[in-house]
Amino acid sequence: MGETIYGLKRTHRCTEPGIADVGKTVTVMGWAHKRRNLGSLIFVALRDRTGLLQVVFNGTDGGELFSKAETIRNEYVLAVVGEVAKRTPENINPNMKTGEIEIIAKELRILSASETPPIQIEEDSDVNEVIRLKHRYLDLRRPDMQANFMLRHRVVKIARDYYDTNGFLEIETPILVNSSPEGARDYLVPSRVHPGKFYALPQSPQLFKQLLMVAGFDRYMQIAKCFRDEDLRADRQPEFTQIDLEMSFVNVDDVLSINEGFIKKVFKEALGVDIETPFQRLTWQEAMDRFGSDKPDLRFGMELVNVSDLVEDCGFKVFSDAVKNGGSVRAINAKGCAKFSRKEIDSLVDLVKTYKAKGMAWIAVEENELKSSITKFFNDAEIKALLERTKAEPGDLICFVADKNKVVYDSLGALRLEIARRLGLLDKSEFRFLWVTEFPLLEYSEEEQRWVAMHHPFTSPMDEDLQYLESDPGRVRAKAYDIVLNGTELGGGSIRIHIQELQSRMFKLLGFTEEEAWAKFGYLLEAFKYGVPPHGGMAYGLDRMIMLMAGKDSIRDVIAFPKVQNASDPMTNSPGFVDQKQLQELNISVTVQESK
RNA sequence: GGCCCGGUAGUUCAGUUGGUUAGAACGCUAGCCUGUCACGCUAGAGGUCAGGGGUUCGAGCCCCCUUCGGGUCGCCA
Repeated sequence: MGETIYGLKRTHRCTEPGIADVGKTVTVMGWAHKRRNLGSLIFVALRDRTGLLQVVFNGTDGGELFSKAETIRNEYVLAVVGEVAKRTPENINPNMKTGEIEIIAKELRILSASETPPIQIEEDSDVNEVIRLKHRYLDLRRPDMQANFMLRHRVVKIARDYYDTNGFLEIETPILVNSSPEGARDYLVPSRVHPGKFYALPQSPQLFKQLLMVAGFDRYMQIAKCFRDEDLRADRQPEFTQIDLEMSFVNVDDVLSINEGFIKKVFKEALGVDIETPFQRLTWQEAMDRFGSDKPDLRFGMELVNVSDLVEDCGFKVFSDAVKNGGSVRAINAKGCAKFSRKEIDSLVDLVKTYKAKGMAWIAVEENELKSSITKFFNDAEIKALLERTKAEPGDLICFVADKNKVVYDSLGALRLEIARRLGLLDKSEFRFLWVTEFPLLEYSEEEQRWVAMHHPFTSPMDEDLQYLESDPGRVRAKAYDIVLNGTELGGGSIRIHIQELQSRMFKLLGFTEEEAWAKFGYLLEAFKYGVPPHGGMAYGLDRMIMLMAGKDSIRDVIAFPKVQNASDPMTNSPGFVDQKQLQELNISVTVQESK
């Protein structure tokens, strides 16, 4: 069922008519959001992406129009020609943008009927996400979802304008690229023309944007789709979007300051929020020491406290051994958490165990006594020192983890966040930005028994640390930086290596032979022979940025058609099996078949 | 790959130690209703309790397997 639109032209979106239009005849089109049939008076709330408009059908005005209106059901698509009328004062709806007026219908066309939708179209619905995703086109009709995508559009527009104003050119880079040996798993695309060969989808435009710098474009940006075949999370999808940029003739400060300008502008213009610049900066080491995380949430305190020196020679073997074995003992003071039940504390212990900690020691400081399982291992002076160092007051719960530094950081970092969550310290309307700088250039992979790049192999070491590159690689810091918002890594980047000899040293350090390096990145090394400007840049996770701006907990709410945890799409059922004929054309044989 | 949590009308949920015919709200259908905007009133339809197996006289509830989701660790340069 559906009538033609022939002869009608929409004159207004639903929330556009106002008190100034009273008496005018308008043509509005949209979805029947709700109908209220009072017998011989029918109200229909007409909805489009701008909002709601009340249409009135009066039974005394004649039979045909009214009986047609009686057939309207939710989500029918309607065209209404009618007169804008002022509502009487007692009938004004202050909750509606158009609450002072209504449309007295003169003509109705039912452009499209609708079955009863499986989910109701309403704000803040808490419908199961699979059902939402199966009928995503209905889910996306919900006003809060529409708002998310209008925000997303705004942010992208502001980004393009901002970088344009600052001399950046948007240039597209290929989607069909070569598989890259380091980093995330690639999505592969078989080549029909080259039997047995594969393209990969880009994890990022990294090397292409560097080549654009070699090409002399000076400043580049792109709203870039990226692909990574890794497991999903609330803030990780297999395909996602970056605001990607690169600049020539810059140092770290140049990149940071131009991006502080972007953040300031986008939060002001898209959200009306003032962000203070320059942002706080922490070196990676300081972030780890103070917050146990390279992406600390600065909306609350509860910083880590190192107590290793106090317990190095104590009688509690767990603590003293951790320090003697090169690790540390650190604590956080959970203010006001002494009242946590044993069960609540046990769940904190379980939490730190997921980060490889063997346990969590704790002291609950009460008015006149200490409750703890470990105080018996310490003498009074030691306890006093621990309480002083952690600034413990009555009502506080002091949590300790003793282990290798990585385990201590990871577990206390996570514990700090969990306690903040439980105490309700995380305010989504507060936006705390910071830069984390001076990341380690390399980390040692036990699995591969070699040094691997923490960022990527093209990241420049800090000039001060070049001397240690071969002698003490773990000590070398990188000209790398992350932008962090409320505990989420919003983006990151680095100054790149632009000197071929240094790049060769890096590859050697990473265990690539000259031949392997040339086989994988020959085009970059070749390009580096012909005049390379010093350059650097960064990329933002656009989806994460929108998620945080919209106050959502998952990037699925700001991606129109996202995948679920197993990387499939419940609506289109992708990925799917393909015809044998297609496989033959691609010279591919698969060993798994569709189960019958 | 590991761990944790979950799946009951279209939707969101309740469902007692395992015990008669599995309930509520919203939505839906029909009737009545001229100022509703969470319209109201009356009546009604709607269930493979995710699927399979087991224990039991008896299973939505207990056990096992499978499946589908969510969170997370690993992974994500």
